[in-house]
Amino acid sequence: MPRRKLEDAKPRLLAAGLSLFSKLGSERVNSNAIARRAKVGIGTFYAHYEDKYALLQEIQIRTLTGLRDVRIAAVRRADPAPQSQARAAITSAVRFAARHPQAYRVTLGRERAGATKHRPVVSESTRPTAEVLRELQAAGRIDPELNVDLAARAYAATEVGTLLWWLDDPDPAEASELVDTLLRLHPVVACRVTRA
Amino acid sequence: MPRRKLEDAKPRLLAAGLSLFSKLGSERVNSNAIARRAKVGIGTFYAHYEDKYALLQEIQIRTLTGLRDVRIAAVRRADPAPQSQARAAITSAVRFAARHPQAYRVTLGRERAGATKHRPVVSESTRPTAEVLRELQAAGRIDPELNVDLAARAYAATEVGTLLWWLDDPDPAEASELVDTLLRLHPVVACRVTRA
Amino acid sequence: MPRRKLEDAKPRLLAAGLSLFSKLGSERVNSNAIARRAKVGIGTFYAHYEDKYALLQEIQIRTLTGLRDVRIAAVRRADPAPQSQARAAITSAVRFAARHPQAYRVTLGRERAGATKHRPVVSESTRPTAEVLRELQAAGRIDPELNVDLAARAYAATEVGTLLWWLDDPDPAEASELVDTLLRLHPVVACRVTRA
Amino acid sequence: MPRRKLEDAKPRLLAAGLSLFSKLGSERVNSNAIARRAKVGIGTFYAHYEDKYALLQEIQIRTLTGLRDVRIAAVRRADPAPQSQARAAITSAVRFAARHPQAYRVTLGRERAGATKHRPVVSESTRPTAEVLRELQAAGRIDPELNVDLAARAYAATEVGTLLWWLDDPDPAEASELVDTLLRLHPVVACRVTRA
DNA sequence: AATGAATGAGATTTCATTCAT
DNA sequence: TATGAATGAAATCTCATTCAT
Repeated sequence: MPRRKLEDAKPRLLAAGLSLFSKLGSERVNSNAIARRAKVGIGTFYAHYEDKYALLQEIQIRTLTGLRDVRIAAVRRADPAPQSQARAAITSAVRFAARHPQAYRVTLGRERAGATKHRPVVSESTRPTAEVLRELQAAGRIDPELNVDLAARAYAATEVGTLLWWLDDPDPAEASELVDTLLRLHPVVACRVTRA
Repeated sequence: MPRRKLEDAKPRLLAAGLSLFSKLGSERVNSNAIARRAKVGIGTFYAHYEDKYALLQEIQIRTLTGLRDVRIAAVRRADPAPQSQARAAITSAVRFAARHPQAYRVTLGRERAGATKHRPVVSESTRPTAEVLRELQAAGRIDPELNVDLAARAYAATEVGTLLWWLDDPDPAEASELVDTLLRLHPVVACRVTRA
Repeated sequence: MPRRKLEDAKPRLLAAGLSLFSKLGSERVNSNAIARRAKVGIGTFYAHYEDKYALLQEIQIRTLTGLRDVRIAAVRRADPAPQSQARAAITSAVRFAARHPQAYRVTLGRERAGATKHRPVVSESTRPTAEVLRELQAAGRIDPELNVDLAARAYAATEVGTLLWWLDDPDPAEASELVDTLLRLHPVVACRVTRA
Repeated sequence: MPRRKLEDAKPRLLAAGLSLFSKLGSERVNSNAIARRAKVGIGTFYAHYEDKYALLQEIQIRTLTGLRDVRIAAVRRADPAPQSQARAAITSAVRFAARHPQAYRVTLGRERAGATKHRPVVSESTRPTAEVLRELQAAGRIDPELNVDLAARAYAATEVGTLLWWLDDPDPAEASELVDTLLRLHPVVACRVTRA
């Protein structure tokens, strides 16, 4: 007996996939399980997504877009001083992770795997951070010896790795403390030139 | 047709597993492929390991042990000043990753390791770093407001994330530059108190 | 290449399993063979039964149910005299075995049924026979020294063992003769009190 | 390192096989397990037996021989009256089963299976019983209508089936009661002619 | 468009058997 | 003669995918 509810198959699949991917990892989840949890026929799954990696990809793209949007908005609202900008960006990331832990885990956690057909989606752009550092370096505000590309890249690892760990920590620190710590380890702060 | 060569099945399996896991990830590798590459019968694989995750686990345990050993040795040899200690630890990690890129990737990369049966092995102990920070903090050498546990944990993410990225970078930075950058972002350096 | 015929996978599997189990015994049969004989994909087998022992179990449950039903019906139709009741029960069992030799063999023969996962299904209830004997004993119609539970149990062995042997006998006796013999050995007849 | 003890490999294998076959059934036991439990190399197993069914066969032959021997001896010792003879035979069987429960189970239980290579060993000869019945029938001591072959065969099922059940009964009856019950159901007793 | 029974390629795992030592 | 690591055929079971309804 086909055709039951023609409504909201896609959102249901997205939610089911998010939940299962975050709990089990993409390789331990199968398309039947996603469809079952979405209360949708398997056929319907394949009508909407080529395979489970296509669904994963959509989750990741949506998440990265959302993450980028909130960061841009936060930075725009913030004081233009470099430290304030950094704090705003960090705060927005921490808040996003706290609000969407599953999406954050699925997108930035161990799901690069994605396999053969679909290439990984994550390429956490460290360009903007590097640019800011370069400008500050030119202005003599941070150590001229610093390799800004490397530092930007390293900071990205700090933020993502720390947030992923934080989301799974059974006894998690306060968000504000997390922001403080990340800010101290951000190159803008950690590598600033201190005058005598 | 049994017993063909009396050689060393276990090292061969370990090498084959390392190579395949690092190339494809644990879920994309199967026991047949490991046995085939090790030039060993599939039965031999199961005579040595309960399943592919047991092999992965052995690789990870060996790698973590090796990594810890070289770090301990390096730190022991180094000047006792905190920055020298940190530099020695970082140098040893960078060198280890450079020498054993596959093992480093397989052990510290995105291998959640076998889901149900075997629990993940990685628990990069951040305890030692936290202790050092605590002592320096007591001595007034680093910022009294710093949450040392959080900072130690965050630095671990920095180092691991950066090295994993470095190993896959098509145009990798010099190892020495990597050490410099990581040192600057290490809490011992980044959060030190600067006197007027 | 999925869904070829919309027919009746389950009955086909049941028939194939019955035939193969009865011919080879559960351990000499494998799921592929059952599926092949049922002209069904192996996946279809596992969509319907957890494993071959689950199929065996279903055959056994159906058979025992059928056997009990015909016995109850026969006894109900028969004269209420104990010997008539016994004869009716025996006749129904002999007729059932003759009509469904494979099912009888598979269910009551040496099928310990699947070792670990599924427990054997046979528990040929000897309760009813024991009850009848107890009543007759109370009425002084059968030997007061008889252990009725033991006798009921022993008779069950007689009937099942004899029928299993009969089904495989290359030169089988007449059914009527079988009924006569079993009746003579039934405790209701064999252990009745004979007055002087 | 080969060659450890050249002693008693065969008895050890026999004991190990008996124990495992009786616990698990021949199909759930494998040659490696037998060798392991016998504390003997697998190679040694194959030096003594072609496969596990050959070992099973030897156990069964030894058991049947032993069973026949004790029955013959008991019958020879007993009073020549038919009932005494029957009682002696039954008593010897009950005692044998009680003393060698594993051997009895393995030989007379659900192990006909034996499979392809080796044919089943059990063919519980009902000839002697039939002969005795025939003589008694000729002497007018038992019902002239009785089909003695069928009755002998049915009694064999009674005895074996009851003893197998008894060995596994969590709350087993007394041996003497078992003998009494079996005797009452033995054709010699159950089908004897009762004079007015 | 939605469904889910059916499919079979392929992964996992077992175990009887051999043979170099 | 005894050993047991090594072997691979064969069994079990999973799951992405199709397509008749």
